[in-house]
Amino acid sequence: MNDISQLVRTRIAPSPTGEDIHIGNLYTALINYITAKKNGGVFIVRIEDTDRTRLVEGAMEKILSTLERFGIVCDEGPGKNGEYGPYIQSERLPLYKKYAEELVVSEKAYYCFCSKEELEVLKEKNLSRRHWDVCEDKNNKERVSTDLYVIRLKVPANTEVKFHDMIRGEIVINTDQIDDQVLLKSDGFPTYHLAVVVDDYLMKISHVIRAEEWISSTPKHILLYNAFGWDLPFFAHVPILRNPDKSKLSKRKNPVWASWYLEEGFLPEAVLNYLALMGWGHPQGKEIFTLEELMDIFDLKDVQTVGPVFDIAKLRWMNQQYIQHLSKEELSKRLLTFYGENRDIISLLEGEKSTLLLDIISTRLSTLKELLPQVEYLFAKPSQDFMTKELGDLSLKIRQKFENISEADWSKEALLNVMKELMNQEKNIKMSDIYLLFTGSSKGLPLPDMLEILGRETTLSRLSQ
RNA sequence: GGCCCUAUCGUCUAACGGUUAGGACACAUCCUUCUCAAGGAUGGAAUCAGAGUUCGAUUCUCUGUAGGGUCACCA
Repeated sequence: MNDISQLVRTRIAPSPTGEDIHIGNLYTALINYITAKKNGGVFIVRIEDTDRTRLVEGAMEKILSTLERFGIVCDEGPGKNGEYGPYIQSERLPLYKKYAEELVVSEKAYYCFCSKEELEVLKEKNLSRRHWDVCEDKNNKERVSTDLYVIRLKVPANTEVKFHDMIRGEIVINTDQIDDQVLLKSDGFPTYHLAVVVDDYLMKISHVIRAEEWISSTPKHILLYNAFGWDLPFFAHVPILRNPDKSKLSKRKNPVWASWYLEEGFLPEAVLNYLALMGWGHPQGKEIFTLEELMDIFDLKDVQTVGPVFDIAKLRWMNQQYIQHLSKEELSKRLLTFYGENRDIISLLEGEKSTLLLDIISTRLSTLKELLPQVEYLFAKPSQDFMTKELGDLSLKIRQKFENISEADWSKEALLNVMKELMNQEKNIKMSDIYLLFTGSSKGLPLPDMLEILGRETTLSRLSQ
């Protein structure tokens, strides 16, 4: 049952109803992507924009570009010219209508003219009865051309729908849990249930890999596959990412938009690596590995069934590890891209002291964004509101020492020696005070290195005469 | 509430039915050290509860409990 002999075709189906792609969706995308790629298959992105009321302008473009930024590039999708397009559901409307009507003809579905109010009344009066049994005026063909209607699936009563989940095994749900599902809405758009089944079938999706929240909907889809007489794809429901309080990951409690992580200075490969560790563990216990390695050893059946808590602290650690192991050239490139418009940072990274700078920051950044606050004092003298009398004296003493270092000898070694000398001479001078004097903080990047970068002239100009 | 899914350190996770229950993050201590990092060493920290099967249960079964998901003309 789990053997993959046919061509593997997987997809993700995001809805453009938010700012961007949800990090949980990115997680599902990753699993779909590697499952397709490791089997020489095809990965598809399909935009599910059938809810016209929640549609967000520009969201589709944002989702697509964010996916690309993470390197989750689809083989077929909007703008890709796949063989089974269009890949945007709102451009496939006639298809859904045709298939829904086909089901009406074969008596697997029916026209329903009930208004929202009528529906509520019916529900109260007939608690446990199917809509088919209580629907008034169903299938009245004359009203089809004049009145608003929906097409509903005729769900059989008290029937067990069984399916095999590649991660969870057998799952059985009784149809008494499901009322007659709307397939085609009164605005002519399909519901998710119809659209997903029709498209997955037409696009030859072999593996439906989606989040756990869809388990209870799967029987609806299976009923549809059966009604059409289509073969079932493989199903796999991956766990839902959770907030620290264990609820479904939500924007109230966590940053959820995938691009947020990029804008915060997380590396795409670090985020993907971290995501891979949600619900799955490397056989050798490795924490850090490439996407290629992941593809090699990943297997859907090893995915866990518990909903993991998304722990940004561990992501930060992982990102730090990735930054640390980047080559200096690559780190520089990433920073340049990240700080795009910031001239101070650009001149620093392209200046003659760039190697020195990269050396000292590479183990000290959890995110790219952390660079700026650490080097800001190079560009402008920090405000000295904190300056006390003691620091004023210190400033004078340091100046006297630094003046003895010539322009040619101005190096971190020389600077450090002088600072040590001063601390030996005057026991009440602490290193933290020297940091405070220059940086405005009692800690920071190695000061001798930073002062070498700052240069003799500027350094002296910042000290009391 | 019905139904479905799930249950190992605070968190992410390992452990053919037999391990002193392992690793990682975080935390603490120490080493290194110009501060802060990085790196190294050490430490505390878990099998939800109760029955059953078994020589033996984290692992299999049942019950309970807890958490999550889902019950829309939203996906």
